Amino acid sequence: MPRSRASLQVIAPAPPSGRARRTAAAAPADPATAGATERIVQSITAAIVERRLMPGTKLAEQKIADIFAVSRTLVRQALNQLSRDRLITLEPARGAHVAMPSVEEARQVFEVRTMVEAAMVRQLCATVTDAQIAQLRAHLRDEQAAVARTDVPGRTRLLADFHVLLARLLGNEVLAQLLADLLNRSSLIALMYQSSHSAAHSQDEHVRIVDAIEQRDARAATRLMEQHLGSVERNLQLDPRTPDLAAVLRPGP
Amino acid sequence: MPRSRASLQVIAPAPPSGRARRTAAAAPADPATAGATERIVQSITAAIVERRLMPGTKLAEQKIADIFAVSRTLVRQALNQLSRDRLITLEPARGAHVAMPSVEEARQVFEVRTMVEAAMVRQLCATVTDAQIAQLRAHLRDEQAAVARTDVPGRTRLLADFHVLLARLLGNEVLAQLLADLLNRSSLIALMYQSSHSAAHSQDEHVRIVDAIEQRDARAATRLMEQHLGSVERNLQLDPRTPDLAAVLRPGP
DNA sequence: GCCGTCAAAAGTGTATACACTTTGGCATAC
DNA sequence: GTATGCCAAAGTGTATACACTTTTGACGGC
Repeated sequence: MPRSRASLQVIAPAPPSGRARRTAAAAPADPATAGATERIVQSITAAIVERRLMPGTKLAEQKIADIFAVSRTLVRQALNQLSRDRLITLEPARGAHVAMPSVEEARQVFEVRTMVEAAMVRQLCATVTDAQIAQLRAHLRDEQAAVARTDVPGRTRLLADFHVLLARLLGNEVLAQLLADLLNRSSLIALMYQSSHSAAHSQDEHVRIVDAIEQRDARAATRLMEQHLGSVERNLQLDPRTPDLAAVLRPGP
Repeated sequence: MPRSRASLQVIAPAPPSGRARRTAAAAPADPATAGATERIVQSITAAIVERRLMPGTKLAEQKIADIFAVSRTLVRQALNQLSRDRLITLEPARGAHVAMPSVEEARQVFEVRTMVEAAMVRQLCATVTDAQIAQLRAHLRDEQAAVARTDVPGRTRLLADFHVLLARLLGNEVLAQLLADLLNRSSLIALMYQSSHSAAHSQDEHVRIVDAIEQRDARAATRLMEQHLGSVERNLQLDPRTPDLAAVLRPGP
């Protein structure tokens, strides 16, 4: 399968990593960032979210191990984590594949996001400070800039980060992590079902949400968030005919 | 699709994968239950939730491996999963310990639960069927029975399952999983901060919530759920003096 | 020519080996 | 008597070995 092999090479082994890695040891304390496993998780996550790895692509352990110059042990750890995030699926003796979330799962993820994020902005209206508003405005400017220069990976990340930022402004790390997971899954879903929702449109909706929050208008903010998520979901190609099509032509020779 | 372990045995242990095989091989398919890793996760989860393993207890890999008659490899996989559920903490070269959630984390978990579960019952009021009400009533009877006969592990499990059942009645597996995770963490928190909330009180509040749902009174149901969670949280010993105390006298030699 | 059967190749699942870190105790210096 | 340093024991981190399963491709029967 030349396809999957080629795709895998797209994964950047993270940092240049020229560093001679220390002999296998108890404490990784790797170079810049962190543990080796984490590096692999991040690289594959980024590759999936940035659509360099398409849904259904096989992820063979040894190939990944070669790319990152580690043993299968660490790769397996990374794949297990990714599996828990629902970004890949692990079948008993058949290996790991980039996940192909079903239409039903997509619906459920958006339903949960709507419940959580509506409650989140409602609460935020009650607690937000002017400094936090400024933070949000700064983020909106970054989004705007990324959209303007059609920086696709950048804008994708920033548009997702907006939602995590809202959670973080509540000072709730548990909420922030939960939302980060849901947003990763949402990215995969958007990619899988070819979202037709324009980034500019999303960005505009973000601005309006912040406007409502700034005025501490909880009702408006909640409604706008619900509309935003509904709008994103409706622009997915979830119609009963498409998804199976996508699934069918997956390993296409 | 095993998003993984089932919190408090609430969730069905994923795919049974009936194939019977014996020798340690590519496909685990252990005897009764399921994969070996899963069995370890379940056992440790149960031990923590049933207070047989106190917060802070060290979990040495080799000892666990001996107990389950497997290699450290599988134990490490299990510990990694438990770590992601926040039931244990993994320190770089110092091993695994039963988690000791901070007061701040406890507060955040309950805040998230309140947001999610309030939205959940609100929505449920709009979609619930009579058959589902009957399911809820049946569950309440089980709770009542467990409370009556002071079956502590049983009632703990059932009182948590109530919340997951609500999620499941919305037909949303993503929500159910998410809630199951939060409930596991809540169990550990309750244990850590010696909840004084009586099971009978919780059970009574569950009944009232179902009453409100039966009447499709979304406003009342939401309020009751918020009060229920607030009541549980307030009955934790979260006052600024206690937690450090608990932390200090932990492994007392 | 198509399909079933089988053997080799590829790949996963678990165990074990080994390097390194941490830890606790004991001896030595002050 | 206390503090410091060192060594051994215990434990974690990663790599590798090996058993088994799935897959693939080819051969022969129909």
